[in-house]
Order: sequence, then C-alpha cells, then structure tokens
Amino acid sequence: MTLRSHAGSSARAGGASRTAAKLARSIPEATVARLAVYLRILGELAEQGADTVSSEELAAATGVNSAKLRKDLSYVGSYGIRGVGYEVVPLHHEIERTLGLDQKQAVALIGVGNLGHALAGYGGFGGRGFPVTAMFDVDPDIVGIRINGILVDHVRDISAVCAARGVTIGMIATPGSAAQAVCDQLVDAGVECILNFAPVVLQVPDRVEVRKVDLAVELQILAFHVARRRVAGTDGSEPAKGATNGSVVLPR
Amino acid sequence: MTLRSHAGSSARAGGASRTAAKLARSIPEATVARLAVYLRILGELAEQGADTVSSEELAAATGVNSAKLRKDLSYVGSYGIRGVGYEVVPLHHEIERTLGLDQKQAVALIGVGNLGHALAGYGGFGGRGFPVTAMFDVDPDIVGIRINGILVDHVRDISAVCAARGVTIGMIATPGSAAQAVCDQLVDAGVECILNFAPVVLQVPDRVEVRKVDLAVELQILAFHVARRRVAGTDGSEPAKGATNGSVVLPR
DNA sequence: CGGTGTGAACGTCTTCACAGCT
DNA sequence: AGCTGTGAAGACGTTCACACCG
Repeated sequence: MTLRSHAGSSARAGGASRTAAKLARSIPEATVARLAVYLRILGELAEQGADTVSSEELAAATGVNSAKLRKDLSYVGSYGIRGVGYEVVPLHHEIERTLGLDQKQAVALIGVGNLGHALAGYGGFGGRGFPVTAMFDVDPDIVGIRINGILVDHVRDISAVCAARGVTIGMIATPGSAAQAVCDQLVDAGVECILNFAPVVLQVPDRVEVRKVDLAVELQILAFHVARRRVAGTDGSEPAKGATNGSVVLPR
Repeated sequence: MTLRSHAGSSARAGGASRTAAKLARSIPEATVARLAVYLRILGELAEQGADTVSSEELAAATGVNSAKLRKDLSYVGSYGIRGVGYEVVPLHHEIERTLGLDQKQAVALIGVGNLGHALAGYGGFGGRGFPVTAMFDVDPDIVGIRINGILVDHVRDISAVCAARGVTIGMIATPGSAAQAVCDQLVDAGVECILNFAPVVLQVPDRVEVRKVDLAVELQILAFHVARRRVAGTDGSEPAKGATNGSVVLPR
C-alpha cells in the first residue's frame, strides 16, 4: 500500500480531485477554510437579527478583503442580491450545506491527557455538529472513567469501537511516541480524516486525510517574526496599506 | 490608529516586507512553517547520532517532496554537500538561527481554563525555547495558584506584568467574549506577536502579528472532506502519484 | 556518479476592475 | 445608484529538470 506522509502546521498534503474535475464545481482548499470563518460570523449576525450583510461588512468582520470574500461566496452559489448584499440566514444555511455540516460527524478522541481533556470539554465541537462519540487512553487511571457522559475505552479497542459507532473523524492527542500506532488503528477502523495534535509526521494511506495542529510550530513561526522585527523593525515605517505578500525579511 | 483584522485558521494577514526588500534575503511564509518541521526531525536525527541526511531522506521524514525541501533549505544558506547530503548538526543550528530560536522568547498565557492548563503543561514550549513566563485569568479560584511554578495573576495586570517580564509572545486561550479585551491589553504592554485560540477575529494595529488556531474550523475542513468522499469517493480510483492540487470536488 | 542548488515552467490563490443585475 | 459576480491580470508557491560541484 502506498504511503503518504503529512507535515506542516495545518497543512494538507494533496490527494483526490483529479477524478471528474470538470463535472462538479471545485472549491479551493483556502476557500474552504475561510467559509468556516464566514459561517461563524453569519451565525452571530443571525442571532443579532440582521437580515442582510454586504460583502464589505462581512469582509471587515472576518478580516479578509471584500473581493476575496465575494469570490469565495461565488463558489457556494449566487446567494447575494445586487445593490443590497447577502441574506444572512439563507447564506448561512448554504455554507453549512456546502461544508457538509448538515450531516453530523462522530468524532473519536485518542489521548485523554491535558490536551485531550481540553478537547473533550471544548464546547465548539458537540455544539457545532461534532459530537465526541468515543474516547481512548492507555492510562489505567483514566480508562473506565466518564467525561461528558462518554466512557473512556482502552486504546487497544480503537478499531472495534470506532467501527461500531461510525466514527468518521479521529483526533490524536497522544504523546508523539504513541501517535503512529494509534493512527494505524484508526485507519484500520476505516476512519478517513484525522486531526493530529501530536508532534510527528503521520504515515497514512493515500485515501486518508490528515490535518496537523502543531503548537510548537506556531510559536516558532511567531518567534521568527519577533526576531525579524528586532533587526528590520524599530523604524516605524508603515508597510503601505494593502501590502499583503507573505514574504519576510531575514534577521541577517 | 489603523486596525487590521485577522482571520482564517493559522493564517497570516500581511504586513511588513516592503522595506529593504532587495537588501536582505526574503523567506516565504510557507517555508518558515516547514523549517520548523525540518528542525524537529533534524533534532531527532542528531540524537540518533546521524551525521548527514540527503534531501530525499529528510523529505520523506517530514512529508514534503525533495525539491521543495532543497529550495526551502537554500533560503537558510548552502549547508549541503553535493554528492553527500546535509550535515545534520550544522544545518540544525543554522535553521535555529534563521528562525530566531537562539534568543528565548518569554510567553504569556491568558486564560487558564481547560485549554490553558493544557498549554501551560505542554512540554514542547519551555523545553524548546518558549518558557511560559506569565499567566492570567479572572476566576478567583485560579488567580493566585501556581502552575509549573508560575503564579497566575489577574487579567487586569496583564500590561504591567508583561511589560515587566519582557513578554514578547501572548497566547490567548480565553472564551471568545473576553479575547478582544485581553488582546488590547497585550498590545498596550508592547507585545507584538499573538497566538489566538479564541474563536474570534482579533482587531489589532498593523505592527502586531496574529496567528489563529481554530479547532472548530479544523474539524469543519475535515467534515468537508468526509462529505466530499461520500459522493465523489467510493470508486477507489487512485489520484495518481504526486497529484497535489488543493482543489476539491463539491458534494453536489 | 550522486546529490545539491537553482532558473524556468507551471499551477494556484489573490487582487483588480468593471459588466450587469436589482 | 449600489453591490454582486466574475474574467483577466498579477503575485506567490510548487515542481521540474539540469548545471554544477564534491
């Protein structure tokens, strides 16, 4: 079986999308990530009773430029009214459908240590269509307890439990040393999407999608920017409105 | 003061890099993120006593293709030996210097709830040049306790304490409703880099760099891929080795 | 010969600018 | 008149392929 490895902070590695490329509309990965952000703001606007938003307003609230926002929304369809803006509720609904959030995804959490506890308690999951449906650990003090009503099972039962409960997404929050073995079991259970918090590059078959969240990497990227400012900065010169290239000046 | 907002999952919004663009070497943001990954693997290789690695080997271990890896490394300088590979220790050292990791960064953590606790206990920080030097919360049960030897202060003292301890990076792990106020105080204290875990788009002055880690967004992106497979997938057709465009086929 | 370093080609994402609808 | 939707242009990042060096 061909293996594909995954790296980078929150990076995708590639995959499908050759089949039937012309038949269906195709959405850039970058757009998908932003749609999720628009969705949250639209939800807030709906709660506040707003009927419509202009691309300019929604762009300001989500921190993107309005042309990009309009192009992003054009991928989900034409839900705007020219001269007026977008209808909040229909647009919200349509983005949800586009992201596939109308079907709930059962999530498994592996590793119930510090981070795992935090993830288990994170309200943004269950409340937003991602009920944590299974939990696993190896620590005998943790296996058998209940968190949010979910029994923590032993890691050795990952395949059986995940398959039985129809888990579609796995979150790995184990130490790095255990991550690959846990990942292999998830793959055995048929899980095809994995969110990896462990600081290792997982090897998975081509059909499995891995996203990585690497806290140390995030800090290192910020450290780079701090260092850059130390030398290049201090001059107070504004980078000119709208300067948005991703490059950066080296410390030396 | 001009405000700039930040959105997206782990996204940068733009900024500097117009000044002296030709004078210093310029590193793409995407490369910076990967350098941090190479660094970790190089550390492991060094521990195992490896002297040299080829681009092919290091690429396999970090999950990127070898051409990209060589190009990335060319930004830090020529530390490879043709016909042999890269010397592990000198390369490791040089990447550290390039990322600015030779100078330790004092980190402040705001919000010591579930996630905050996990972040405080995360070994990858202190051990890797990012000592958590200050912690803040509003909960009277938490203010005053010590975690890893660090006293948790009240959020109202953010500016004073951060300025006094030379904090350069702030991590916001508060509920969304508190995040902007906390962020404003960090900015007042002179902090210019912020890692935001709260599900809000922070408004900051141009000089401040924000990175966002949004767990709900990560899951939504994966959900999108699950939904995509449900319709387009199931055909088992391999996407052809090396297919790596970021596009994706819509559920409908 | 083997593997790095890099110009050039390619593809993707972003921005611009305006036609066209309400 | 105002704002969306989108082709076209531009910037950026990735991949290719090979010259060059050890």
